Amino acid sequence: MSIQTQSIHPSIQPVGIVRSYPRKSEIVREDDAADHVYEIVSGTVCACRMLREGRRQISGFYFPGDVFGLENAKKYNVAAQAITNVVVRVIKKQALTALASSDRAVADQLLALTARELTRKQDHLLSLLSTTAEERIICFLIDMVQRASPREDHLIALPMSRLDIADYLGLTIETVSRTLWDLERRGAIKIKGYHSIVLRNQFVEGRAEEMLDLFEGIKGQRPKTEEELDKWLVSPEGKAAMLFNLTSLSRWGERARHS
Amino acid sequence: MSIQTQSIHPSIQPVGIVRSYPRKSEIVREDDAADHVYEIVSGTVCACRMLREGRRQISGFYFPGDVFGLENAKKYNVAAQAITNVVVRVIKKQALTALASSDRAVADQLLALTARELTRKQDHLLSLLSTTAEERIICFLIDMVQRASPREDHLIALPMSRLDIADYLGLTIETVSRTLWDLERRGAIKIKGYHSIVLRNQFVEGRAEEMLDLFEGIKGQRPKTEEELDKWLVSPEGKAAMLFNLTSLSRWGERARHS
DNA sequence: CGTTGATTTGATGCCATTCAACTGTTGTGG
DNA sequence: CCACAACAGTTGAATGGCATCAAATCAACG
Repeated sequence: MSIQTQSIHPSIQPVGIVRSYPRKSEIVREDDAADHVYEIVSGTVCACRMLREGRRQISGFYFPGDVFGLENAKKYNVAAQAITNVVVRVIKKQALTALASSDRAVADQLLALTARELTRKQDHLLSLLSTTAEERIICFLIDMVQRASPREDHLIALPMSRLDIADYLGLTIETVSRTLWDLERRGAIKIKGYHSIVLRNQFVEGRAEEMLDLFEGIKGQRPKTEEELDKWLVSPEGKAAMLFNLTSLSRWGERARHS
Repeated sequence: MSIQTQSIHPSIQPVGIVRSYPRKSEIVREDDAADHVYEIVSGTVCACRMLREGRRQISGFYFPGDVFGLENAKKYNVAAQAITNVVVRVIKKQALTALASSDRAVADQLLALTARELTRKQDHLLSLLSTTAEERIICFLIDMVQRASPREDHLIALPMSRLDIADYLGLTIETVSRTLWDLERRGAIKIKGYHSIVLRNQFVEGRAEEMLDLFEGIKGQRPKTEEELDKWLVSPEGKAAMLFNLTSLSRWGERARHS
């Protein structure tokens, strides 16, 4: 639940060139030679693949501090689009690997970044294995909460559109819209306007020990150790509980009534 | 379409300990400390997570030469189960990183393995973004064809059960069964027995230039360069074409009639 | 203030799941 | 080698959830 802002090692920074891209522009194309990596300085980027009939698949979102283009391939097999106006630091792979072979700290950092990206992909993958739309959206929201910069107003803004979310989760915009509305109806989130959905994040503040108390006697599940709590929190039910912030347990499990 | 058998660097091998696990045994548990990586010597392993109500999610299959446990975390967030009897080389992460910091070749190898795993996860992820069961299964089969060891009998054996496939694709065994049968009916594959599904892989032999000719005039799509062909082959339609090996184009696109 | 694009809402159909019964395969012991 | 049990896979009918198509509503921008 900690905010990871593991940016690129300072000694790398001079190697890169800072560039700006306007909203909706293409940063890399699918068939570009994969000889650069990109660190997000500000804004939001998505990695995506275009299919026929206008279908699009989004394989990941990238926020400030994230790095994309680390995968091992001659050509990118995905494109990168700017969701908002973005500033990125472009770094030649060649320069990076050269630096890594002389500086051990850089090599460690590079491996750590790649491994972190691997963990992210794994999480996304597991959320896509859920058969229900609600589970996928809950996973997505929790992920966004954990990665977003903390704000004092207990709100978290999502920069991406419903279409982006749909393409990221393998759903349609209509299903995303309906599911979000249902979550709002049940008190888990609040939707404010189109372009920046917001949701409560009081539970980000809550430390593990406090949460243990709150979980007392829920549905017969009652994690007693912090370890058990961790395990519970990564499960679909646990994530749902996080999202609902334990405030409306009575209505928990209640399904949409479609009228 | 090449068979990647990028095993661990020879200089690492003395560090590891070789171990055997019987079929269906657990190699690592979800809450184990993530301080080892595992190289498959022989057999098949899956990384999975168990959910309540007996639900299971499989995040990846690992074949000889593959390495798992590379993700960056204190604890594994997935378990590893032996699909068949397996032999693995167990390597302490600590020893590996120590070796990597002194030997540049090892460091490169470690990064390459992690980046390859990242690419794999990306591919799996993209196949899960397909809404239809058939597309997911076609992606899965193509992936298996590309990773399987080449055999002279033009057949490829899949060691995993229908349940494994279902848990890997986020489907049910019934849907997997029905879709596979439908693919067989349409001439794409042949199912032989339970424990080892087999399918034709003549097209593995075909080089790109030959395939270009075969693609002439299909559905108005006619890739002219090798680059275009590559792009076509990674799309759902292209993978379907690969699977059908262009032998039954007349029946291509035909759907199951459910009776 | 009208236009454009994004989102929501509604009605319908299809496909995957579910539950259930059945069939085929594998493995074991007589 | 056969009989049997235990398991793995297939097949069928009914349900439900998501996609699809269509229309209405809302926000942003000039």
